[in-house]
Amino acid sequence: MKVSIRDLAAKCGLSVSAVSKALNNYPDISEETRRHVVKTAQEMGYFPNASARTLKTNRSRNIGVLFEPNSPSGMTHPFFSALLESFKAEAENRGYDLTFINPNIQSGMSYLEHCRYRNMDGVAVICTDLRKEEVRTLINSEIPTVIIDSPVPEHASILSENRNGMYALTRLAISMGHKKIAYLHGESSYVTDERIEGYASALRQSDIEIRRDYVIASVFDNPREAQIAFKSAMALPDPPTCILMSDDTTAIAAIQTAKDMHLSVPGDISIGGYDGVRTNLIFTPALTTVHQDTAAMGKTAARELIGLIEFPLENTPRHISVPASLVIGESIGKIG
Amino acid sequence: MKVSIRDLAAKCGLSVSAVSKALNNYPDISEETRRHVVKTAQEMGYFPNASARTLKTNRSRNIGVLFEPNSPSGMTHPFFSALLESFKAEAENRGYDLTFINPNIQSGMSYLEHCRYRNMDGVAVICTDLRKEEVRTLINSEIPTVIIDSPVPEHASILSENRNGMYALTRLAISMGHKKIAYLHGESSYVTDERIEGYASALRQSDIEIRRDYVIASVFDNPREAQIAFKSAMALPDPPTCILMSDDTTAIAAIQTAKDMHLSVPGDISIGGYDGVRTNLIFTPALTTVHQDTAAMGKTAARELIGLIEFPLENTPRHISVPASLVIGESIGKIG
DNA sequence: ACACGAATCGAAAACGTTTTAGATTATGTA
DNA sequence: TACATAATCTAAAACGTTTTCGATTCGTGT
Repeated sequence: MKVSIRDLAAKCGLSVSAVSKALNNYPDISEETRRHVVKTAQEMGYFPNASARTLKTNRSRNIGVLFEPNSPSGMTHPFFSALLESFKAEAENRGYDLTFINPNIQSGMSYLEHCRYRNMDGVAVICTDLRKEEVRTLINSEIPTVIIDSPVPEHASILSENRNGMYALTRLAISMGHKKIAYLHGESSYVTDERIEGYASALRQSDIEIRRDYVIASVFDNPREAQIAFKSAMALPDPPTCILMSDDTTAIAAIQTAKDMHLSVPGDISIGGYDGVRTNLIFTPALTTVHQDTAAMGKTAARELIGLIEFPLENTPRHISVPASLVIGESIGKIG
Repeated sequence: MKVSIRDLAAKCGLSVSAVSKALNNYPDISEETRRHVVKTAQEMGYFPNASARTLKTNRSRNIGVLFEPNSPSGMTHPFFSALLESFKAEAENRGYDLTFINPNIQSGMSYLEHCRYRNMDGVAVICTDLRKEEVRTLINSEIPTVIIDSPVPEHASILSENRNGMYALTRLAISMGHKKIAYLHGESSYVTDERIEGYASALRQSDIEIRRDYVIASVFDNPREAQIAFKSAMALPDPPTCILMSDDTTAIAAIQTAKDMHLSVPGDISIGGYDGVRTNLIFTPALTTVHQDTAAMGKTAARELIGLIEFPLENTPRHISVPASLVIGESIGKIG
């Protein structure tokens, strides 16, 4: 049933080593026999055994992905699942497989142990709490790593330009005449900090006061919480005319809530989102948001990691920023 | 750095085979030495090498997942990513890892070859076109398989009760007084057929005519297409009073579109969805839909597959149906 | 005729396990 | 005491590769 390199060698009338070399393009095999070997390999349906190869070479062509969304939406989170998808596509194009590496309860292996157990060539940290000790020891191990959406010194990181993205969105609001712009940002994190900075710098640039009551701690990806925060923002003594939400999910929730309150969007209140992944979910008004280029992020993440794996000497871990782009819909409108 | 079983054996003053047996609970090792071995293994941070073990035993404790959503939303599709997540959780609890098995362009391996290459113990087909020849040869191979959301004779299949689910939803509409109920169903498939049957049988039961112009071919998960279909349904000479959409994504689109047309939901038109995965996305009106129990589906799928892997003789492939449940929101209202 | 380098191939060890068969020691039994 | 039996361990082969090193052949120039 399963044809090994021995069978193939026998069929070809060659030694096992010659066949191996032929398949791996060693220079000391004649073109003629190489072609013959490749052809009969095809005919016999031969494929090398990954385990045997890994055992011998210490290379598995396997990438571990640490994907542990802290949000309750887990893998269904549009942004992270989109990231995973593009990462996967590029890795597969380059001949690598992806396997999840997660806390294996019953075996009691740590992340790092799990990676060593499976001889992972590298790991991608896509959505995980980097403060966890277990994650840090993995990152600081001998295994090449790429971290997505969070910068870690001395490590390869792929970042979305959150500062610029948020800056652009805020500037758009300002250009529409808004001066009272609130930001209902997500949980404290590097990403959140960057976005707040972008928001603040846009305001500063236009000499608009940055009001403490307009920068409101809210959450990512939680419509119910967003609804509460939105209402409380609208209940301020001096309510904003434009509210930028933490992401598209909460922005959609905010729009719905506004309609509940018989407020027109953007007539009475302008609303902005962030992510732009499944932005087609909403029509009226079309959501004005910032598109994070998950396709580019996942792809370059895979490239960086594979570069680190295959040419560790030429490549050195670096940080790469991927531009975000403004998506101009109708949910932020002119004022006055 | 990496400690092998040899190192461990040396440390314990035992032979390699004794240590192996001790760790694998062979009966011909004394309790005393077993404890000693386990303890020093712990101390030395020993973990077996998966490749070596797989090479010897032909068991990889690795499950391949075929996840190839035909919809453009791909991995971000809420229903399928939710399925994947619960499947993954259960598999990991049972000590199995998940690796994606997809068309590896550059290596030119088929699905089956890919599985053999990596010595997959089994594979889960989560969201794939089962008509493809490549998929069928994989399913019909010697590798244990579980198929989710599609029944395949002689194979383990995990199904959501689409007939009952759609039946319950339609009955709900009828109980609210609706007689003109349209179904804008998704692309032709087993799932779609089942749902149409559920829809039809509910109507039949109440002696309501099944009108051809009310059963409209539409699509899954595509708001734009849904919008078009919804409008054409409303433009019928005798428009329905209740429209059941193919899923929640399209239902949300329909609600938005209705509002665009200055129709109140459910005042002027009732709208129903299907899936109930990220149903919290919409507030006004709360979506009436059918919840597919992705948690249960993924979990039992993993259990079935692992049962087939570990006890092939005791277990035989079977079909398991997971109940769906009605989620009563406000988008389907009383009529008259 | 000889030597010699280049070209092409093969033998064998090694990777880290598991497992069969056999060896050794201890334990009871007649 | 001697012998079967049980308990515990070891030696070695095997899984399917890769890779080092050495062997063989072949043409070529002297």
